[in-house]
Amino acid sequence: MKSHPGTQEIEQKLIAGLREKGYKLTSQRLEIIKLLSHDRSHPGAMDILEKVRQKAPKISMSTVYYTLEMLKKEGLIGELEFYDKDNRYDVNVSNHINLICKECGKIEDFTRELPFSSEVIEELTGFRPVGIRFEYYGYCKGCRDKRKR
Amino acid sequence: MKSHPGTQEIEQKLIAGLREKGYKLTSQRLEIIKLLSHDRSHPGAMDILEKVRQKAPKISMSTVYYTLEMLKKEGLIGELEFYDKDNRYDVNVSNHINLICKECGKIEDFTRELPFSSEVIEELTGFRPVGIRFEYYGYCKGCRDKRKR
DNA sequence: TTTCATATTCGGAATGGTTCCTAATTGTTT
DNA sequence: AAACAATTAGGAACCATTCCGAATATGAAA
Repeated sequence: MKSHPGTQEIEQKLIAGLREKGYKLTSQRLEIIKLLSHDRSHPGAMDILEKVRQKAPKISMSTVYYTLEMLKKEGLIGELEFYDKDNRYDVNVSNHINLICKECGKIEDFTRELPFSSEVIEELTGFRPVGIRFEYYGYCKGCRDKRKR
Repeated sequence: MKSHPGTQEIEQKLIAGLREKGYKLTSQRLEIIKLLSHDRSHPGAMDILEKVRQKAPKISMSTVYYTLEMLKKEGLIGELEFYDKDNRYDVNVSNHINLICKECGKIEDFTRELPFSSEVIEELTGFRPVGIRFEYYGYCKGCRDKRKR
């Protein structure tokens, strides 16, 4: 597992954000937050359930979804939605581009200045953006290397 | 319904592309192609079914999906996939940005030069893109005007 | 500490767009 | 006209997510 900078900070940010809004910090929520802060592979709900069960064996899928929904609603995590595979969750809530491998499903962040600001879009089209979704679909280095062998 | 340029050309392109690959041009397929060429609102499968049934009353949902899958596979149409609403289809297969209204569901095309070419992405990350999905979510002019009233 | 109100959790049923399956039909070739 | 393959129709199956009702745990107040 690649280690990311600021794992600890993100964990604290999520906990603080949750308390700030008056939510209770239950053991289930704490484990989910710890996992999300630490595991930056954009896990799905089932991934999260399985990994959190190693710490909290009795947690249910309903709770995972309920908690993710809450964190999402409060803007503390982002959700990437797919119709043909399970949704994926990410503590990186900044506007960024996702690189999605069509072979292994891995999602990498590609953080760069984005081309068209909301203001520019609205000026040109009359459409007022409030959120974005920028993705490249393709093949990650790992999968391409495997194929070459 | 806004009229788009090249409706006729697109219709011919789809028909030709289909024949080229050895597919049969059945009455069902012709009606679906005519609808997609003419109706550039990014209709979903159910929209297409209902509208095409005005011309071909006995067409089934299976046929609609089968035909869309074929056109998609041959690169003649694009598909926008959503987990929480029905997928949408588009004869505009160029790389472009979609502006998606969160209120009425309307999808507008915003065709501009995109920021990062596949080559640049690969150079910077090792990830090789083969497709993109760029979307802004927000509120279209129509819906914002309605609200103001 | 005990009580209380309610937020949270849990298990399972329901949902719904899409996919899958099978049989009937159509079109094409010999 | 017969044989073959592609296409179509209808409906069942799929499955991640949402929804529901009942049980439980939490933090605040007494």
